[in-house]
Amino acid sequence: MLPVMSTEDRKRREREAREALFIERAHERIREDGLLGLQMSKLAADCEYATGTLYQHFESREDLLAAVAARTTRERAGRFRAIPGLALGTRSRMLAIVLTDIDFAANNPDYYRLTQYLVTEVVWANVSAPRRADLLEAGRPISEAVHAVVAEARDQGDLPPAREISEEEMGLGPWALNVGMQSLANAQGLLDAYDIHRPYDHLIRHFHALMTGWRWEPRLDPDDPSVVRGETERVRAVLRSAGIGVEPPERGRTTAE
Amino acid sequence: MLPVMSTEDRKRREREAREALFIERAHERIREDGLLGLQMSKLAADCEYATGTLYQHFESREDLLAAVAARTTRERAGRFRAIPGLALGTRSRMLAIVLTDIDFAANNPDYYRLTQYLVTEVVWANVSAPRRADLLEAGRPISEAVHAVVAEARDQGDLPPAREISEEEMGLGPWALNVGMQSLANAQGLLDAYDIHRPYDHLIRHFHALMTGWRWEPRLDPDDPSVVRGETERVRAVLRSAGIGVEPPERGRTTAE
DNA sequence: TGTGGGCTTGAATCGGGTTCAAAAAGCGGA
DNA sequence: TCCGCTTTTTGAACCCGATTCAAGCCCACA
Repeated sequence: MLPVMSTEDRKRREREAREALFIERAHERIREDGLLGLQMSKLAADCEYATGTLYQHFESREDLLAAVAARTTRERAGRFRAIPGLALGTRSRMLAIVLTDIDFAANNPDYYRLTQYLVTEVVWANVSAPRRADLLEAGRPISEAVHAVVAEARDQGDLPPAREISEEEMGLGPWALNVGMQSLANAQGLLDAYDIHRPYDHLIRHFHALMTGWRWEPRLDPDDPSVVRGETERVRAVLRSAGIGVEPPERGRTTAE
Repeated sequence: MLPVMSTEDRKRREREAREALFIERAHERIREDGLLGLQMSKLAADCEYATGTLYQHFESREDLLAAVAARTTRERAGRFRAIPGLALGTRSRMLAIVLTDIDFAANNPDYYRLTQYLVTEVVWANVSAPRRADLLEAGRPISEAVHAVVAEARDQGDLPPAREISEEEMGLGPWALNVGMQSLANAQGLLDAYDIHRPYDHLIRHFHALMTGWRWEPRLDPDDPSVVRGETERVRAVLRSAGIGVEPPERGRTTAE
């Protein structure tokens, strides 16, 4: 309606579209050829722009990587939004959060590697401040889901009232357990060296031990395989029917377009 | 005694000494200027050798980094050797393992960053096979200590007999928890964004929850701050008197010389 | 249709890891 | 001690890819 502004407006839209294109293509490249396969000039050429144009959007290669990670983090975080509302006990919903993350990581190995690489001090240092903030922001829905579930568990008496520990700090346990297990599982040859297999099964069992240790009801024996397996299946079924779950080992597509 | 061999022998010794020199200086460089501060040609010049000579020892920069990590890992792993023999209950000895690791990481932040960077797929791919094996091997005493403590706990009835979980798999829980918390604690600005502070205190509490969840006696309420603090202090005191401990928050020196 | 400022371009620059031909050093035998 | 031969060392040159920036282009506005 305002012709004066519209041109400037269109420019911004075009600029955003171009940025999205760069991010999308960069992600493809990484998926196909790995992190090393991503080269700034090649990427620019792929998108039919000059190298310099790419640098209009991203201060550095690392900055671009952070943008890719933020995009995928937003997608990942979205999956957690519906979890607090699921028809499950609070403890099972907490498990649902863990399972959702496991499944996402399993289906997006490149995303996992990317974030691991990004938070490396050397790399992180080259990410611009707005990009960092953006990436942190993108993960917020996850912590909100955790917060909601923990708070409700306390309200309902499933979890003893806090003495000194906030909701976030409570969620920190499973979070660290998850992150750590991902790290170990992905370090080539590490767990093999100790003859440990199926790390995610162990993650689930240790998760139950952790929750039981905090007296989150209904307590469940982490060393009773059939109970653990049954609970996992039950929660996975609910996730699937809510459209959050993942078809078992079929590689879920990610292309947003 | 065999003059024929002695020359060859001396050569090997000299070569090893030179390698040690490279590793030592590389570590200094990293400590002082960070990972980026380590440049192959500068390092060689520092040691008064040509760049090419450095490449006689290390296939690549990454290979050198792995060697540095292996050296420090050996030092770190050494600290765990005496833990199974401490005059403490099995559960407290398990805590001793966790505390020892926390303290080591706190005193060697560069070591933590280095390993985090190393296991990154991109980097790990450029580490030679023998070097990888060496690094894995260097950590073995740690898993041996864990194995010993878990096995004894089962023998003594502190921990219920295993149904389906090996000693290593039991240790995997605290291990992953540790690794994960280190990651989170070191990701610049991450925990701050969620208003979480003193991550290592939380690590200790979640560790207790985890152990209690596995019914490792004596069970201990992770949300009773004074009990947790007391236990931590008690175990730290034993560690200190065994010469393993670390003077509280005074930055312990690491320079081996 | 003219023009000025902002955008795009891509060749040049830069930085560091890695290589390798030449030089030096070490070796055993004469 | 000297001599060929082998092994090791040397460091300048090479390579690769991220980043820069001077030159030219384009478009809005007059």
